[in-house]
Amino acid sequence: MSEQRVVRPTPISGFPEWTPQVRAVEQRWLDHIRAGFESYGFASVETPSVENLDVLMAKGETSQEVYTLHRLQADAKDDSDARLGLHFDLTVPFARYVAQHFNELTFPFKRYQMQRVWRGERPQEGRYREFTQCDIDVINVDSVPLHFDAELPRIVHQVLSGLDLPSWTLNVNNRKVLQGFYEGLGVKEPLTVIRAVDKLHKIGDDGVRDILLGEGLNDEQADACLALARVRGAGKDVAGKVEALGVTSELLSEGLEELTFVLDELADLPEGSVVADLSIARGLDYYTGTVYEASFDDDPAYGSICAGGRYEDLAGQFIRRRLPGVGISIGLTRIFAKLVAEGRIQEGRVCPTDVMVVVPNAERRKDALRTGALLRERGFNTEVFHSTAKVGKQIQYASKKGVPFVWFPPFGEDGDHEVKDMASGDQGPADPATWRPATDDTSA
RNA sequence: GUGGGUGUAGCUCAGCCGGUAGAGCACUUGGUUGUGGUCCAAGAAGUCGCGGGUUCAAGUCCCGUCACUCACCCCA
Repeated sequence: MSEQRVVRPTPISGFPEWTPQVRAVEQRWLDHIRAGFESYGFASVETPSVENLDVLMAKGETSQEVYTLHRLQADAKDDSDARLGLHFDLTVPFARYVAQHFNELTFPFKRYQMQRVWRGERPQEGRYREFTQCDIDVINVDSVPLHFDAELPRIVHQVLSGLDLPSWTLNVNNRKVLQGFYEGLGVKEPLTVIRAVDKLHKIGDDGVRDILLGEGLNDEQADACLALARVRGAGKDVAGKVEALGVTSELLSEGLEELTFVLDELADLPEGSVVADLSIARGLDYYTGTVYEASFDDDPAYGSICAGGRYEDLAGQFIRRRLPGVGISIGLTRIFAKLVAEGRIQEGRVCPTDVMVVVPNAERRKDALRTGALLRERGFNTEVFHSTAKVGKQIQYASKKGVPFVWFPPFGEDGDHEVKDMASGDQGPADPATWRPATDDTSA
């Protein structure tokens, strides 16, 4: 061995990775979410990790920190890859995808997409530079039935309810309500108000009021904006509460109608799981109607674990058709990482092996391999020990890897096969052609 | 991008007012001949993030730098 310099492995900030036993759980989650999406008829789509930069930047001065791609060996003049950036969400690539495959798709197109995305922000708890989003979107030509605005929260509710999470709430709002209300109030720059109000839960009433007054609103207007932002509830009373504030506009009534419809449709969900919260605004994004944002009840500052909304025309940059949509995204990594950090994940198996076959000695190695093949054929995840180490070593390996059964082929020419239940320590003769575990619970 | 904290074995950390490194866990081997998780014994493992400075002497002080981390910003 020469004294080769070792590259010290260090964690890369914002790029989480898990041990096999934790990853096993994450994979179960992914399977669960996928099944939930498919149960509503959404089809899977996967897009490349990269998009052309002008696609990523297409909609409104995206402030997202985009990672760009370049070859290490590229010389200064070679900019063939310079236009590629890693996607920072799945909605924008999806819009491009729909425009590009317009003729091949059936509308309304309902797709789900579960992929990693990248953002070059400064990482911190719950905020990563590489993370997995689980998106569902519906895109249609010209208009999307409001029905979907209610179906998406239902799907999310069903999916997340199956994951044993700390309690969370999906807040719903409608940008038309905000926009219409502010217009009715005579506010000149509704967007700045929306941005300010979005911070309500963080900086409080006084903080928001200061910003609003600084933006030129008068006391009455600021009070009204705050009063609107404080409206919460489920069902029809929400519209009543807003109307009681005495502001009217066409857009406002339209928004209230939509919001009420969505809440009505979801009235059968457990109380408190989907709630209207008129302070939810979703920053400056492309959303134009319904907006969603979910967070943990006991730790709202952790950030949104699920978000989305309705957009009028995201694909309009790419095709001369009007393609509105509505979508929602589950922040899988953010949710999962929190549970991992808090030790709330019940770790899965270290490896998927059900049975490990012992190699009794060099002469019997072929027999061990044959036994392993037979068990594998019969549907058991089977590995044959990789060398002819002492039997104690072999069992220890199985023990450390959490393999539930260790198989002993005969040590001599004849003799019985034996199998050992690692949990109980019981060991006895068994036939590889017919053996079954006593309790069929190898998946734990 | 702005501001604070931290950086010593694989992991978690100790190392007092400067005198050339330690613990626990993990790891390896052994406690004999075909059997794990316990126990016992022994062992291996550290450019003290990196570079420079002060000093007879620096993990320990100073400067720089990088990384990690927290907050702001923003968001899943």
